[in-house]
Amino acid sequence: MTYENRQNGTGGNAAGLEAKFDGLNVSQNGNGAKRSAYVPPHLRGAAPAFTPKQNGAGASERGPALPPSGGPGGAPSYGNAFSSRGGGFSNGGGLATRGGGGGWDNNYGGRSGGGGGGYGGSSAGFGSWKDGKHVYGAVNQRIQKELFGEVDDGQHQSTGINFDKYGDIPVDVSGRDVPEPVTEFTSPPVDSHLLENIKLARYTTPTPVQKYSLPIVALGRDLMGCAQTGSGKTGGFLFPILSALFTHGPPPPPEEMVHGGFGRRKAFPTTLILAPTRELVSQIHDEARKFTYRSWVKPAVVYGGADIVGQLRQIERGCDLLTATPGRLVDLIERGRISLSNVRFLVLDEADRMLDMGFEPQIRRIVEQEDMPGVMERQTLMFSATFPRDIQMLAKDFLKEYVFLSVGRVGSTSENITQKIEYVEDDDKRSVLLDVLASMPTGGLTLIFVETKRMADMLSDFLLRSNIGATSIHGDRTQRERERALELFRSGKTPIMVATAVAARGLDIPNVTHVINYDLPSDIDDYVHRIGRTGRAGNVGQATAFFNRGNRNIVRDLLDLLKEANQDTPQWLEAVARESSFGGGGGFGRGGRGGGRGGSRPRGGGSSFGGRDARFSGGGGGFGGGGGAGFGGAPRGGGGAGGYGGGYGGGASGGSYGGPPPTNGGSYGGSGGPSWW
DNA sequence: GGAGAAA
Repeated sequence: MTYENRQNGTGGNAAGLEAKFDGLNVSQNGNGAKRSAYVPPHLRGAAPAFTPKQNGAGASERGPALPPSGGPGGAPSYGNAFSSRGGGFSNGGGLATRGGGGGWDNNYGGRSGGGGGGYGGSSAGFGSWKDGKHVYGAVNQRIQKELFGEVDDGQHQSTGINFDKYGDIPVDVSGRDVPEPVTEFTSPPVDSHLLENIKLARYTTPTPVQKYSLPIVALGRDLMGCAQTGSGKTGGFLFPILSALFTHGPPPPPEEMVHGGFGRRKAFPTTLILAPTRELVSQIHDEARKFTYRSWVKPAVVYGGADIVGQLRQIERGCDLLTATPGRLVDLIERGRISLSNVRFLVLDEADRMLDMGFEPQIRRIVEQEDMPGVMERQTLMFSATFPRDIQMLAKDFLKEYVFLSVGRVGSTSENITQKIEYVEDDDKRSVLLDVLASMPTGGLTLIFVETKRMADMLSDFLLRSNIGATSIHGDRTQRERERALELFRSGKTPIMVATAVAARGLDIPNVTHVINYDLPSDIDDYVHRIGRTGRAGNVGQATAFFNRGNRNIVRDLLDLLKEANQDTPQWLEAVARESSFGGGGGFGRGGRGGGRGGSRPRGGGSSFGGRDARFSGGGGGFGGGGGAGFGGAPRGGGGAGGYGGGYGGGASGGSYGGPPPTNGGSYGGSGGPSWW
């Protein structure tokens, strides 16, 4: 099967974004007042559905429909006690032909998609799982256009991933019985309906991370992946997960879901994706919407700073694949509106940040203290562009024996991004910034990173006073302001954005040609993430950093990084490094956690991509002083090879995975595939 | 000490 000869990243729905970020919508409550209400991005674009009339329909929808999406309404027997469920309305334009006749089928998990669907009663292109089969929803041109943009509008070519270069990308994979990568999107192993959505999104060839993750996840394995934004990382976890869900249907419902009683409106997602910022969560959800189109899997998203009532309504309509920030998720769990007991796939995006000091307790709570199935009963996937080894050690708590995958972006960072370090005293930064901005060719977007929210405000004010169109994004701005800023920037209306670390990770903004580290971060990994906002595949990027003595803590790591990436290293920087190494060793990473990391940790031996598998990459000085103490005595297997206990017992059900066994699949665990279908 | 994430 050949697709269009082009690969498109997330640019595909630019038009949709445009509309979405208008921000203000007429009140969606339909209860009279035309006051404008905040509408989070994922709920926008559906505005036309919100005429009062349809809102009424929506209400009646909930009447007979019972809790959507596998809600607790299930009868003890899965007969078709609720065959009326789901079929209740049909204003979805041509959707009347299906969506009806919901009800549970003999197979656990049978469910109708009809009751959920989109806003205001439109079935919004969802399908259902019925009688053990995947019933696709009808084509919905409006939704399709919103999700995938106009076909062949010629707008999105340049922002896509340059798949001609895939062959050049270094890939490092380790672990026991790693399956062979796939080479193209074909069914099998990719579910045929997913294939259609992939085609609609104009993805032609799997990126390296996708080539590997597809068979790895299909085999039931856990995965730790190092991959940059722009490497197809989101597809790297969405594709194999959705492929499995589409093919096998919903997993057997947990006890509470079946017998939980009627009045409760609790969602039981099968897939949970966690990410550290609201914007990133929103971005992932946008992708999830594309690839779940017309399927039984209903994506939902929750994050703070936005109206929780709307989010509650949304998850009531269906919540199979949930993307969330930790805080809001915990809130919803506490309110009894979300249960994790049905989770089969857990994804931590930007995993090193999620397991960093600030987030780790929340993650641990969500994964270990709530009702999520244990590590052996779920599949856990972690991704990040950087994966320091102390975090890898910590991550093992959440993974069963995993495959480690490290992939560069298309065209390695070193080729694409020109990094320049300038010595600038704090007092001179503003004027130097103006010089730098003036010297850059126009047309691209410039992202300026600062360390504090206050500085972000001050600097963007300064730029505006200097008649330079700039906006800013940081955590003290309202969610609406943040989204507005991002859209102004993304669309090029404001080609300069001043940002704190909130924008450092994961955001996929095409056409960022220049990243300026006005303030350098104290952690080299943050630097890597920041400059990763530019130089997307095929495009060159420029990264400029202002360095002064206040940044001595990062100098050693910075020099190592520059050398690895074949960048010029200024003499004065070497001098600063020598000078500060006198003082008793380079900076330290995060302290606190046992051992921390050594001052200059090895960065993957000459290659500039990702990281190395801490299970195999031997000592190398990375584990700071404490040696064994670093692991707190937990039997997690030390730096040496093969430390893990080996006892992975997945896949007891054997043949449940319909696809062909990957080449060496049989050797793994005695069978392929997860055991829970 | 800062940033992020729930009010």
